[in-house]
Amino acid sequence: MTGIAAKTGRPRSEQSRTAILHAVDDLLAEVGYKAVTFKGIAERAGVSRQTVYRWWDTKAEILLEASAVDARAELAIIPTGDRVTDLTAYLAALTRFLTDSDAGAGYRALLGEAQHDEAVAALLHGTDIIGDSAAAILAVALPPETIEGTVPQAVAELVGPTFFRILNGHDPEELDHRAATLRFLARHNA
Amino acid sequence: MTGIAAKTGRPRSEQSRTAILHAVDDLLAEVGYKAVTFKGIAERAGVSRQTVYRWWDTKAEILLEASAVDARAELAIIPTGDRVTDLTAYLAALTRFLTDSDAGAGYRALLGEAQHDEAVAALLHGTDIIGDSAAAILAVALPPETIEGTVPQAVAELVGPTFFRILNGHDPEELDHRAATLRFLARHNA
Amino acid sequence: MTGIAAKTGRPRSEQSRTAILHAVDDLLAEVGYKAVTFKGIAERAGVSRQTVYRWWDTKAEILLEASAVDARAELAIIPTGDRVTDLTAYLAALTRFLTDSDAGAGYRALLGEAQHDEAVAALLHGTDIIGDSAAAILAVALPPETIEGTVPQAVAELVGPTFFRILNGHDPEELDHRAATLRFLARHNA
Amino acid sequence: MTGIAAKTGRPRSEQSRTAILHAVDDLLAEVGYKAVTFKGIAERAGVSRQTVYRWWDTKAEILLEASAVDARAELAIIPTGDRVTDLTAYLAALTRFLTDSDAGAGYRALLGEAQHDEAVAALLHGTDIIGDSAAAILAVALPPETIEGTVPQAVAELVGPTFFRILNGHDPEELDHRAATLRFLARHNA
DNA sequence: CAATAACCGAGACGGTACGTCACGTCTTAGC
DNA sequence: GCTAAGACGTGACGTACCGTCTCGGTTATTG
Repeated sequence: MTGIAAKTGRPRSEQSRTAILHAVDDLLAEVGYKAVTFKGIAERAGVSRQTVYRWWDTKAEILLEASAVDARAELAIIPTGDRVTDLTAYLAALTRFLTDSDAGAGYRALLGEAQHDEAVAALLHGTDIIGDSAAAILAVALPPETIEGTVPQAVAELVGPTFFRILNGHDPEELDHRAATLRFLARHNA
Repeated sequence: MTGIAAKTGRPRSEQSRTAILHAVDDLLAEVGYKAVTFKGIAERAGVSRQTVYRWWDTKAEILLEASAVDARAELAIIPTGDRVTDLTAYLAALTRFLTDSDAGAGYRALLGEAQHDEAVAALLHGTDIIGDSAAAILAVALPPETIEGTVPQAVAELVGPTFFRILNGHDPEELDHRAATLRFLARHNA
Repeated sequence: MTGIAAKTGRPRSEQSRTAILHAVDDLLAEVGYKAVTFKGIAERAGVSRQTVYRWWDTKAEILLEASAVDARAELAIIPTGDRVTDLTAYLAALTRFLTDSDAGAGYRALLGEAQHDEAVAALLHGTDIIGDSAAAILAVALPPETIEGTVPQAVAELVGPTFFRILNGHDPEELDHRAATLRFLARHNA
Repeated sequence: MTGIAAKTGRPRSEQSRTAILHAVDDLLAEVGYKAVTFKGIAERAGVSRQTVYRWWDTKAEILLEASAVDARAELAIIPTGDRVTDLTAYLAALTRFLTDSDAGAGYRALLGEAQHDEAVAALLHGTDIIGDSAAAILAVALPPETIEGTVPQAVAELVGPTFFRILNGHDPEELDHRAATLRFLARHNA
C-alpha cells in the first residue's frame, strides 16, 4: 500500500512524485513492463531508490497511478445521441486503447500480471477501467429498461469479443466495429 | 526456441524432460508463475540447471509444453447433437478451465505475459487454445453456412463475454452459460 | 583494481572487509589457492558475494591485501651489527617464509599466477616483497659504497640461489644459509 | 597419469595425439595458460573431449609433454671450450627461454602452478629442466673437482640471480650475463 | 527561533536468480 | 576398443535487481 504523508516534518516532494510517474510512463514505452524496475525508475527520475519505496510498495501501484487518468480519458466518448455511432466510436476507442496507447499498454501489463499475481489482482479489483467506461456509454446509448439488472452482462457482450481478439493477438485491422455494434444492438433493441 | 535433438552423441534423456515438465506443473500450482524460476525447476526436477537451459530458452516455453495437452483435453466437448446443450457445456468447461484448472492457470499466466512480452506473444501466436476449441464446437453445433467466412468473429462472440468477465476478476458464479448460449444462438440461428 | 570509497551514502563496512581478508587467509591455508573462489570467500566471511565483487576485481588483489603485511613482518630482520649473522638470519627467514608461512604461501601463489597472468604480474609490479626486504638488510649489513649502483644485482645474488632451489622443489633442509652468506660476502667484501 | 595403450582393439590415433599437442602449443601462445582448457584443446585439435581425457589427466601433463623437448633444445649450449663464453651464452639462452620462448612460457606456467598445486609440483619433481641444463654446461665448463659434491649449489648460484630477477618481472635488458658469469667464476676458479 | 521530525540523495549491505562456462563422466553410433 | 559427438550433473563465474540499512544534508512545522 502507498505510504501516508506525515503531519509534521518536511513535506513530500511533489517534484519527486511527478518525476517518478513520468519515469514509469517513459520506461514502459521504451523498455517494456518487464524491464521497469524500482532501480530503473529511480535512476530515470533522478530520485533515490528509497524515495520510490517510501511511497509505493509495488511497481503495479506506480503504474496504475501513472496511467489511470489517461486511460479513463481515452475511453470516454462524447455521445452524439446516435447509438450506432456512439457504440461504434467506443469500440474503435477501445481498440486504439488496447493496441496503440501508452496507457493501454500499462493496462494490459497490469491485467496480465493480475492473471498470476494475487496482489495485482486485488489492486485492480474495483478499478474496472474498461467495464466502467463501457457501462457509461451504454447508459446513454440504450434506454435504461433495456439493460436493467444485466449491466455486467451487457458490458461483457459489448466489449468481450473485441477484448478477446486483441488479447489473443489477432490483427485489430480485421475488426469491423460497426458490424459488431449492429449485432450487439440486434439483441438488445428489438 | 527449444533446442533440437542431435543425430549423434548421447541421446536426450526422456526422464529429465518429463521430470522438468512435471516440476513446472507442480511449481506453478504451488508457488505461482512469478516464483517459477529456472533454478527452482531444475532443483525440483532433480536435474541440472544447464539441462533446462539446453532445451528451453524461456520458462514460457516450458510452461506451454507442460500444459498444452491438458488444456486441449479440458476444452474438448463430446457433442450430443443438441446445440444448446453443447455450447452451454463448452462455456461451462471454459469457465472451469480459466478459474479452477492447473492447465488454465498456465494459460492465463502465458496470456498475461504475452501482454507485455513480445517473445511470449510470438510463442503463443498460432497456438490459440481457446479459439481452436471454440471453433471446433461451433463446427459441429452450427450448420456450416451459418458462420461461413466469419469463424473468428463467431468464436469471439461466443467466448468473448465469458473471457472478459473472468479475466477482469468477476465472480464466475454469476455467469449463466445457458442464457449466454441462447443469446448467442439468437443471432446466428433465425 | 580495488573499489574506491564514496564520499556520500552508507559507509563501507570495516567488519565485512576484515572478515573477507581473514576468510581468504583461512581458505588459502585450508583448501589451497586454486580452490579459493569468490563464492567461497563470501560464504566463509558471512558476506554477500556482491560485497566482495564491489571492492576487489580479482582474488589476487584480495590475497595480496590479506598477506602483504604479514609477509613484510616475517622478512624483517632486526640487525645485530654482525653482517654474517644478519644475512644468515635473513636467508633463514626467507626460507621459512617461502616454505612454512601462510603469508609465504600467498606470495608463492601470486608469483605463480603472475607467470601466466598479465593482470597479476601488473598487480605485483612495484610490490617486490622479497627484493625490498633483501635491499633493507643489505643496506645495514654492507658499507654503502660496496653495492653502490648495483643494488638489484646484489639483491638477486643474495636471494636468487635460495629462491631458485625452493621454487624448484628442492629440500630446504639441504640449504646452508651460513655458507651461502660467506660465499656472497666473499665477492662484495674484499 | 597418462593413459596406457591397450594390447587389443583399435590402436591409439597418433594423428589425434600430435593434433592435441600442437593445439596446446598454439593455445598457450594465443590465449594464455588460464584460457587453455580441455574443451578448448579438443575443439582446436578437432578431437573429442573424451579422447583428451583418456590419455592425460591434467592439462599440466599435456603442456609438459608438448614443451619439454623444445625446452631442452633451447637450453642446450654447444660448448666452445672457453668457460666465460659458454656460461655467458648459457645465461643468455636461459633469459631468452624464460622471456621470449613458447616452451619457456609453458615452463613458467607449470612452475607457477606447482607453487600452489601439489599435483603439478609432483609432476615436475625430477623434471628439473633448468637445473639439468645448467649442470650440463657446468660439467664441461668447470674442472670436475671444483664443484664436486656441490653441484646443486653451484647450479643455484649460476642460474638463481637471473631466475629471480626474471620471475619477479625485472627488465631482462638490464641483465649483464658476462658480468654475472665473471662474478660466478670468481668464486669457483681461484 | 531553535528543536524536532520527516523528507531527500547516495550508496553499501545480504540475498537470490540470472545466463554462461568448463569441469569430468556418461552413453550413443560408427569405424 | 578407439573415436567423434554430445547430453548429463556439478559448481563457479560475473551481473542485475531485490528490499533494507545507514549516512549527511535539507526543509517545514511546532514549542
